[in-house]
Amino acid sequence: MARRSDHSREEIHAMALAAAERLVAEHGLAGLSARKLAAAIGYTQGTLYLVFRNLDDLILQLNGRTLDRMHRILAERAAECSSPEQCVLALGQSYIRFAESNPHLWGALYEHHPSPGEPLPDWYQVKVDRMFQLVVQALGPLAADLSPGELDLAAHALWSGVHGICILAQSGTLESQGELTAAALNESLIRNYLSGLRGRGA
Amino acid sequence: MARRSDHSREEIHAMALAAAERLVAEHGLAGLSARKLAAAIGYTQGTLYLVFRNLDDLILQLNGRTLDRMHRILAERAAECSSPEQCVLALGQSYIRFAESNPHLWGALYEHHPSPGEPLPDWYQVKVDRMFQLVVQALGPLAADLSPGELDLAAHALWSGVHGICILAQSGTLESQGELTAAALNESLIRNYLSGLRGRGA
DNA sequence: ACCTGAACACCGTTCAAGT
DNA sequence: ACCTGAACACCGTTCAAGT
Repeated sequence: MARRSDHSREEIHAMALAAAERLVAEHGLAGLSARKLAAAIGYTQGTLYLVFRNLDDLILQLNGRTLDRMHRILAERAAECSSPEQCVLALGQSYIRFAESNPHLWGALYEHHPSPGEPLPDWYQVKVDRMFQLVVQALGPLAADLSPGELDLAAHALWSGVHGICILAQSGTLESQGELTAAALNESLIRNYLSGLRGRGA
Repeated sequence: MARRSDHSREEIHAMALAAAERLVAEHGLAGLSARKLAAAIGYTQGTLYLVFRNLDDLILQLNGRTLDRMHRILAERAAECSSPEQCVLALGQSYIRFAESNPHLWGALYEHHPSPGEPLPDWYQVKVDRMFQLVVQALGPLAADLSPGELDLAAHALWSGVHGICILAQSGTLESQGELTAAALNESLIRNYLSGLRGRGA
């Protein structure tokens, strides 16, 4: 058993998040418990409560890390494209690829419902908004044709659509339905939506 | 305490599902436990295991009921419309309205992940497919222009999009963003997607 | 035959007690 | 000062024992 100042508070914090990431990546949120996590870093459950407010707090910080990783990957991808359509397609495919490669970490993002009705903390909301901003920026070249409100609406409609596709794919409903891959749905959704947006009246 | 054959197996089954529906509707899946549910119908926890395989089985049957109710509501709505666009819009709005009116029962549909990797039972998959078929049928008048595969792709793309919008709305991300209501996102998604679908080349 | 409820192996969280 | 680990109030699930 680790004792005394073998590790600083910051070190324990970092060790716990890293171990939680491993546990969740492998077994999902259901595989995470205070006792198991504490054992994984050589401490007992009580120690976690000196560093995190509770398990919800810990999971929220884990999800914050996941959003950071996703944002980094998607931002790189979005920098390499030309047209709005290519950009949004690339963002969608990257999001789908991330969800498929890290099913449990991605799942934890939306399986974890914090306190009932309580709003998400600001620092977390900032990370979520930052993801949406990638889509808004990708649609930027359409800014001349669209009001800021329309741009925001389009970004939210498209992004929740991509999110829905990931959920459908993860639920296994698509499996064994040859043509209906997440990638194909993503392409259909984005191509047709943007085509409709370009061709709209008014 | 209820004893002997106060109730038949079928009666206990029905009482348990009805009580579970009340508990989940009010407190969410987290508010459901074998002990609480048994107490609500005047039995002890062991009795539930004479009627259900386990809690997962019970929740799956509860979700089956919810899908039945949703299907009935959406099917009625879909019968009253004319064009594919009007039909899909009506289905989307009805789905959103159901999710907003029954947040916890709707949430239980996708919060409940059964055994890891195990497929959903056939009788449940049938209920899910039936929902998708409503969208396919609504898109029916486009059948002349689309191959069966394209029709299926469009139905899945649209329906996962609507589902994603509901999730975004329920997560509270949209709140206090005046213009960005679930209804507005639904309309934008469907109108533009179908417009793109009609105007496509090839 | 039907149902109970103690028992087992787990939870999250707290906090007096030890080093 | 830092960390432990027993304690409390919960879980899901089983099954010998009672009526």
